[in-house]
Amino acid sequence: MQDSLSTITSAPFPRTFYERNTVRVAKELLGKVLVRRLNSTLLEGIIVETEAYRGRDDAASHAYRGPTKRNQVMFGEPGHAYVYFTYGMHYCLNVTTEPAGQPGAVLIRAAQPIKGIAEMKRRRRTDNVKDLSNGPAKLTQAFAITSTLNGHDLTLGRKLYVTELFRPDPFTIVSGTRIGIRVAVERRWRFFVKDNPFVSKQ
DNA sequence: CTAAAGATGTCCT
DNA sequence: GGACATCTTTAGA
Repeated sequence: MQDSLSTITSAPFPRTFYERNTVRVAKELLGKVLVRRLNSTLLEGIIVETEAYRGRDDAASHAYRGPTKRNQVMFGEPGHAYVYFTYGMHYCLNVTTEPAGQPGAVLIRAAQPIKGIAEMKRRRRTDNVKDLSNGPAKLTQAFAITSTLNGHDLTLGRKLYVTELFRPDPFTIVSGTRIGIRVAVERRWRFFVKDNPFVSKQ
């Protein structure tokens, strides 16, 4: 049923969308469509929860102590996917922000599935739509995102990109503290759509 | 080289 | 609310 809510074919956001303050991009990504193109399937979801991670000024960020092999894409050109592996089993998806040379990324924490739901259910091994992508590692599992997409250019409209929602409903943005970090816990750089049931934690 | 933590999810109590 | 899976990265000796 939710598959009938389709988006029009729309262009991926240009690099200028990402080449801005990370916190601002984190807010503006809410309500936008995350698109994953597989060989025979199209997966789409409305982004409903994000977190901003910056650089030297953000002790919770992977980029805080400077570039490493893992985080190098955070220092590169904006508008690329930063996918990292954690806890020995999970992947998390970020989009890079800020001008090249200046680190920044937005963690995509949750999405509301709108297309390819059957495929997502298979990948997540559940029939509960609310459990498909309400968390960063659940989302990457549902959307078939692994480290092979690390560094992928999101402005090309190919395997992975973000685009406009055709007819968005109005929503309110709520900010809160970021989840799962132990430093810089006071910053309210987590953003989510108020009352949306696909957010990981209200 | 060694060790601990990790932008998490799942299952159990 | 807590244990645990599982392994890469990073920090520190």
